[in-house]
Amino acid sequence: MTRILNQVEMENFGDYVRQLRKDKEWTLTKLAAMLDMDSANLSKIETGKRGFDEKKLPLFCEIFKLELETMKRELISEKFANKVYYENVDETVFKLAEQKVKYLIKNDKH
Amino acid sequence: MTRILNQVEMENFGDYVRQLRKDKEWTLTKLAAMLDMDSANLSKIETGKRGFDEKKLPLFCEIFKLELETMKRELISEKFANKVYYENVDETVFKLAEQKVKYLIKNDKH
DNA sequence: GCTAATTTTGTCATTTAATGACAAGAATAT
DNA sequence: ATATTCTTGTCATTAAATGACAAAATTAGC
Repeated sequence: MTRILNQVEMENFGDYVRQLRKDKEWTLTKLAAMLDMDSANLSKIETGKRGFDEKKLPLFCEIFKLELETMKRELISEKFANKVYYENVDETVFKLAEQKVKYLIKNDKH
Repeated sequence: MTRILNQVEMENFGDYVRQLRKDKEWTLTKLAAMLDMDSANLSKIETGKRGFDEKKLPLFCEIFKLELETMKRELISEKFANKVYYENVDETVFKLAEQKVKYLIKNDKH
């Protein structure tokens, strides 16, 4: 069963990594080696005890033939969500952030 | 001229701090002392060369009689915006993050 | 213009957070 | 029950954020 990767609908990044890995029937050790990392740490990533290092995303996407932009978005949005959730910030923070990005773009390259 | 602080409409946090400080006619040195920090570093904050340390936000809000929640939102949204802007992430990242927060809340305390 | 006060910039030390690495225990599979 | 795979705990290492200080640049008052 292949996944349609552009409409990623996932609980969290760790679960997603695990699913991709299982689909290929790879062990943690194997995937960890491909990603040049410790299998123990990859385990922590899949179980949500650590975040996935953004620097390894290009390699990760290459391995699983995923769009880097999409995955970057997934990863970053997850970090944002965790921050907002665990620090009890109002969700309007995202509307604000959107405005601020627009402001940054408008005042670009001056 | 007093500012209505609940409808904070600001370019960026640094400019806002500077405005508040100028309104009180305080020097960098004075405000920095109140915030228990170096005036040189406060200068960098006001000119956008550094971020404001979130840990100092409660004290900051007390000094200027601001709502902590509002300011926290401002500060965090700015960090999000910078990340998205400087790493060229699509702005849909905020929609995604919102969904993920909802997911986290839904699966709360289990 | 001169002087003092204020602000900015540069640099390096210190602290803090993220990640790496390894060992040992727990769970799973054969 | 043995080997394999996965998880957990811990500590080392790395990288990022912040603190601290000196000196240059700017501004304000005279």
